[in-house]
Amino acid sequence: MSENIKEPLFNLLHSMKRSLRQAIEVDNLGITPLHMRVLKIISFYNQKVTANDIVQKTLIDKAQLARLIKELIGLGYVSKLDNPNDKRSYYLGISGEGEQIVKQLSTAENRVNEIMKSGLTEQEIADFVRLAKQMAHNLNQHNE
Amino acid sequence: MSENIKEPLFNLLHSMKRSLRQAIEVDNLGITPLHMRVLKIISFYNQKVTANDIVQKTLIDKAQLARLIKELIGLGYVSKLDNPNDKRSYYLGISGEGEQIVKQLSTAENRVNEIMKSGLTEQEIADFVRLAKQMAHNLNQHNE
DNA sequence: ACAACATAGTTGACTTAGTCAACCACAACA
DNA sequence: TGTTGTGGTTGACTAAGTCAACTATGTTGT
Repeated sequence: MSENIKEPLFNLLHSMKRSLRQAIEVDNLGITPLHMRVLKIISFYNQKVTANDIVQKTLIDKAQLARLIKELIGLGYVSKLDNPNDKRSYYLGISGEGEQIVKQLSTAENRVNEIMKSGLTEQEIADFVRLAKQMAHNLNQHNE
Repeated sequence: MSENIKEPLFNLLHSMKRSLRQAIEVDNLGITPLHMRVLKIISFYNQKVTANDIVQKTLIDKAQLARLIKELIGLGYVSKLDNPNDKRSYYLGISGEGEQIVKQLSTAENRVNEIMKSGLTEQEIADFVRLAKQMAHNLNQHNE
């Protein structure tokens, strides 16, 4: 019988989310792990990423993302910039305050990352990530 | 810089949950993936598992689990049996109908499982699962 | 040029998942 | 026997995810 991958994966994600939430929450201002996830992407592709790009990357529902972005704008971490190529769309930029949050919370996230990786080799981590990507790809392929 | 494990893992779980939901939902009667997860455990340890055992295994919050079980009982898939050793507690048993659901939905889950694993070797799967368990363990250790 | 269709983003309404605190009944034990 | 601990339940809540309908703009084919 084929090994069941789901259960350990559910467990891992559960633990990871909890640790992340704790790590983030300490400092805390109205930011959830999901906000952080989006904020990091915006920070990385500063002013060169649209809401739809983020939907493609993350598979977050576009409705949900619209609200997340609205909240991040409300908090002053993110702003919209006109997209001259498409008036329906806009680029997302991060503010100085937003950058600060990302920096601050990235160190918290990295602590969690390190804890998670303890006892594993770099090669194992790399393989793990590769397999995770492959499996996600398999599932997504199959879903259209 | 250390590789970020979170993003591919979030993606994978997201895709997996969506596929699972689709697979389960086709047949469908008031069952969510989480119900299924619990139901499978009860089926496996039939009449030898308590609510608290499941909490230990899955890290599902005990409040949430109490409600899940209540729902499964309401659907007639699960029943409580007195625990002679501890009157606060009870063993969980699965009904014939419950078994049927588990069988039926297991085949759907296995389809998802196979899609996810396509292109990977058994060895890779085994390693992946081992690493996932190790990482969850690392995080949980650290959290008390 | 313009109708038909597609896409980016928004809003509403909803379900599922996860969390925390308070509580009850019973257990364990000093 | 009283204090403290544990299994389970309920209330009240937040976070995450989903689906459908809609607006405004873009794209394509004729």
